[in-house]
Amino acid sequence: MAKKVSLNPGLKQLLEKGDKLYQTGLSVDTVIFGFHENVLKILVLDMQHNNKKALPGGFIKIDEPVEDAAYRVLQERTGVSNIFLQQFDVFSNPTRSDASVHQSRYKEYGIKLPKDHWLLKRFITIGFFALIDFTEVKTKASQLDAEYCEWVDIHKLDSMIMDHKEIVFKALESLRTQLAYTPIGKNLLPKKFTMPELQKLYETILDQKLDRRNFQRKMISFGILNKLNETRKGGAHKAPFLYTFNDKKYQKALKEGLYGSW
Amino acid sequence: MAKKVSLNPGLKQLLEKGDKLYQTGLSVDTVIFGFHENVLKILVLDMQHNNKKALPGGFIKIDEPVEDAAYRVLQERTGVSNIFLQQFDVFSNPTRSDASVHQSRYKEYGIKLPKDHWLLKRFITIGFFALIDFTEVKTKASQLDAEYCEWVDIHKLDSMIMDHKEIVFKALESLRTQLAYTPIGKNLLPKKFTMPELQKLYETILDQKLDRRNFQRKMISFGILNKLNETRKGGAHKAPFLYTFNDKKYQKALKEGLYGSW
DNA sequence: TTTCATTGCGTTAGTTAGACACAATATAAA
DNA sequence: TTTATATTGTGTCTAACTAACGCAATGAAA
Repeated sequence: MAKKVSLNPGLKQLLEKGDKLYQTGLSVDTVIFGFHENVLKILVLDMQHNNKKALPGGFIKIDEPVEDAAYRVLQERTGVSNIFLQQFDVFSNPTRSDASVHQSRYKEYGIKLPKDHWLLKRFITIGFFALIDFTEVKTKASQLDAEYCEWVDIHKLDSMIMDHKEIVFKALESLRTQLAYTPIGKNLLPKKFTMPELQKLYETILDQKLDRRNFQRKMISFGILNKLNETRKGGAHKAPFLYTFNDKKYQKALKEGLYGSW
Repeated sequence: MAKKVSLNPGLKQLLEKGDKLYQTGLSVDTVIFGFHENVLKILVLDMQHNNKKALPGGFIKIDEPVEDAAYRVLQERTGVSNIFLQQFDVFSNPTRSDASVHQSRYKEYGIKLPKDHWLLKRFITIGFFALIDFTEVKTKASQLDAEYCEWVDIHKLDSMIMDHKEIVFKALESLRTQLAYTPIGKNLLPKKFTMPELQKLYETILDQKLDRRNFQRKMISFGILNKLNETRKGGAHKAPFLYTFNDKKYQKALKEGLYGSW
């Protein structure tokens, strides 16, 4: 039934010595947000062995800060550095772990993990969300598991393993309540972007329509945008102007909080 | 030098079997906010053996959700149930642990922990903050360590162990940015309170003076307060009216966020 | 050349924020 | 008992802002 694929050295080491190399019972999972074609997406692992999706995650080295572990995961999956990353919650339901996820994964290598294997113990996972410029990401197969990540519309998610769907929606909720303090524009959009794009991003995260003209006025009043002398042609209609962020002012404004009544 | 105090059974078990009973390398620390005499305070442990303060913290049982562990700590230290509790960050600097804290603590029992003792390993701690009605708390000595908690003005904190001071200020920052979504009034004030008290609470957390009259108008416009037909006499001046929260409306308003430009 | 959805810029009415005035009141001081 | 004082309750006014909408310009498609 299960064809035996050879186990790569990294995976082998993980299975055999993982409990010596990593903090036991602890993991990180990352909800990586991207924005493309006016849709909010997240980067998920497409698990070939059970046809389900999983959040990119990993373990924490014995002497590593948790943030670094999350960062490693991000780098490995996206190839991008300098990513906005934020811890938002901890998921620790004692029954959240699911041995079958691991077992079915290693079955294709002809391996059955013993019942007391460290991977099958209870895991508490620390949730991070990341904001990343979609256009900079080159997804590639992981060196470890040869699995690919793909972007999925956050509203078209289904069949995720364990509690990963809950983690995603907690991340989104967290992003929403911290919107005034989070550089979503800077990190989710390409360097140059149009006002309609920025607006759509806010609308998507807030799940709420905003008035085009009032939005523009408000954004400009924050004093964080540079209007360029270029337009984005190619769309089917009037070409909108391009903008960039004035990084210094943006950072400063975020400290105080970009409040607003939306 | 160190007088030998007898080790109570709970502590003995913790030392000897802690690594079997609890998740290893993981702890929770709680920043318990209270508000009294117009000052924002936190509840800290007064460590007799080194004259420093520590956040109330604890370990996570093998099969326990992390929130439950934090809740246990709260209950033990305050005797109050039904406390607002929120995870806000994770502290995982590999060098944050400090063996001397434990060693000096057990020295008074005449115990020296071996170098590879589980308590001396690296710990990652999950930070929670709690909001509690000062008037309901009866601090008492812990059954385990016989140490007392005490309320300390958050602006007069010093000499805390390890990174606990950093944890406190991260908690405060977190509280601030989530103010619009956090029931600070309901949880930090007694059932009946005056408008000046509520205002002072916001001023303290925001570290900012607010106009008395505008604050009142705004609070009332949220529609979350019930004005009572009583006043708080005893103060040296005109007696202010008492209010209670309209719980239903408050909860609803918090979901949307009590936004404001302060 | 015309059509049309979209963008840029503008207007207006209603609301809110921010600053301040003044009377009422509970205790302390005289 | 009277007066003083700090504080609270209520109200006013202006500037600023929000929400809703108008209209001309534009760029691709028909």
